[in-house]
Amino acid sequence: MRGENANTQSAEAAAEARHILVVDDDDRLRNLIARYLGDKGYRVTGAKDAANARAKLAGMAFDLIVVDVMMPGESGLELTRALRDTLDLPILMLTAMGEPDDRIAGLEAGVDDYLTKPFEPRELVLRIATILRRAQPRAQDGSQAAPLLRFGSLSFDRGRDLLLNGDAPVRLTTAETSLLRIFGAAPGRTLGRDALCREIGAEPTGRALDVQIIRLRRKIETNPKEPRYLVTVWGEGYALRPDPDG
Amino acid sequence: MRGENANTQSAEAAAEARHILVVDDDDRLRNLIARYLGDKGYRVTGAKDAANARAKLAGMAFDLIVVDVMMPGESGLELTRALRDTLDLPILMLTAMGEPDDRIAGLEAGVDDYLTKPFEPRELVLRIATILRRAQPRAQDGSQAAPLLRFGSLSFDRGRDLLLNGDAPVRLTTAETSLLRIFGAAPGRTLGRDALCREIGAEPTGRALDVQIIRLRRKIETNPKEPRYLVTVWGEGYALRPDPDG
DNA sequence: AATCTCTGTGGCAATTTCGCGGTAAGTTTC
DNA sequence: GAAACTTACCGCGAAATTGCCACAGAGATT
Repeated sequence: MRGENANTQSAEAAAEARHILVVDDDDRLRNLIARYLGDKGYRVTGAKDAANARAKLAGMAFDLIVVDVMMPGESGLELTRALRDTLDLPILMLTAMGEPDDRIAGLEAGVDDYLTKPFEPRELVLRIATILRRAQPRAQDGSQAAPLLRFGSLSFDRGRDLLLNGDAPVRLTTAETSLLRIFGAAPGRTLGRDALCREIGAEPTGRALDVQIIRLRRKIETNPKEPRYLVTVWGEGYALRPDPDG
Repeated sequence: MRGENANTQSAEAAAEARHILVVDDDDRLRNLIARYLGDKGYRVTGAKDAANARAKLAGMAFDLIVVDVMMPGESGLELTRALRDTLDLPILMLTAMGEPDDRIAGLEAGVDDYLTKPFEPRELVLRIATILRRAQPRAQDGSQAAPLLRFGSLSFDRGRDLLLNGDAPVRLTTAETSLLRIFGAAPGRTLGRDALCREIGAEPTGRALDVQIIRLRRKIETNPKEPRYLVTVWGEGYALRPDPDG
């Protein structure tokens, strides 16, 4: 995980820097985000309203847009809808806490992810990295299987690497995300201890994997003592068995 | 464990050698792998791209395929997906370090295992041995009967080594799985004590086999005291007789 | 510098698997 | 019938595997 983390960051830092447009009317927040993303090796441009954003978009190329929903004048939501039809850029939406309507509307408008204010800067960076990684082969459209794996009241959105409780995201660490990603790639299949350890960069001899499994169980299982979804196959490894119906 | 291991090795050394197709555009690596596997008693054929691999596959029979994901032209991933639909061969994928996406995609495409470059030749041999052991009953081509053996309300899915009660899997230990696998390979046939003991890595003199048979009976027989399916052939060994109809 | 989060490690308990000894029960042979 | 085999199967303990807590160290953030 250490390796993977470093890898991701270096990948972003290397090559030509990704260009991100931050649209928010709050100067403080916008500058904070800009500086933080700048430190992480991104190239950042700010816009303080929808009109300004359109101007910037017309003038230069971006790899991703971060939009705040609450803005005077044209709201972030409207901007998002408009952009969806014309451009094909990943969009990350910032919503206020306790406004689930915004989130749902945002998802309907086609945003790639959303973040609830207040959020931690690191969280923002992680989401951006995920979106950029996932958005690369964005050319081909959908028509593939349902990307949602359900576990009782929770669900995991592979493709965005998000664990959702209803429509609120649950915090996942990088190691946990890695595990859910492989398990999600082959639902129901038993993955060997070796493969899993390799994935999180741990020694197969140690107890690192056990610990991660337990920590993951505490997040997705109703009763972690009797796992229903992330089950252990004795002597073989572990398997992720989502709810049958989906 | 060690019994199983010894078993595997002897199986590979003896019998007719397994045929492996190695698909990699890197001549050095391909030849290295070929030579190493050759030393271990495998029969190896190389292909330097996807097209070449298809030609080889059309011309002769293989037991396993090793593919590199990174290849000019048709990628290993595409080749894998295509093969999954037409052939039913175990596939081991070689991925570059720090490309978890490749591994995920590989698992989605249905590869049996993957290995991250750079790897140690020993690792490769171990994984190949594991896959071949696990995938044995799958190698033969189609037109075989239903892979399900029925015992009353239970059934055993050879090919996946799963004992099913309706559609819920019944837990099997490794020794029990080994036994069901051999019995399932030759339904109705009487297997000698020696052969069975060899399979589970036990001394033919001890009582290990008896105990395993009993434990298995408790799982598949309606009345373990009067075995109907896993019967003992006195002085000869044991035989598995599934329900006549299937 | 102080704090927080994430992670692996070491250790110990709990669980599971497995083989052996011993004994009962059944079968064949004489 | 009785001896000689062969199989059924209960407990027990050893070994392997997994569950999980407490702790320390590394990085990131403030």
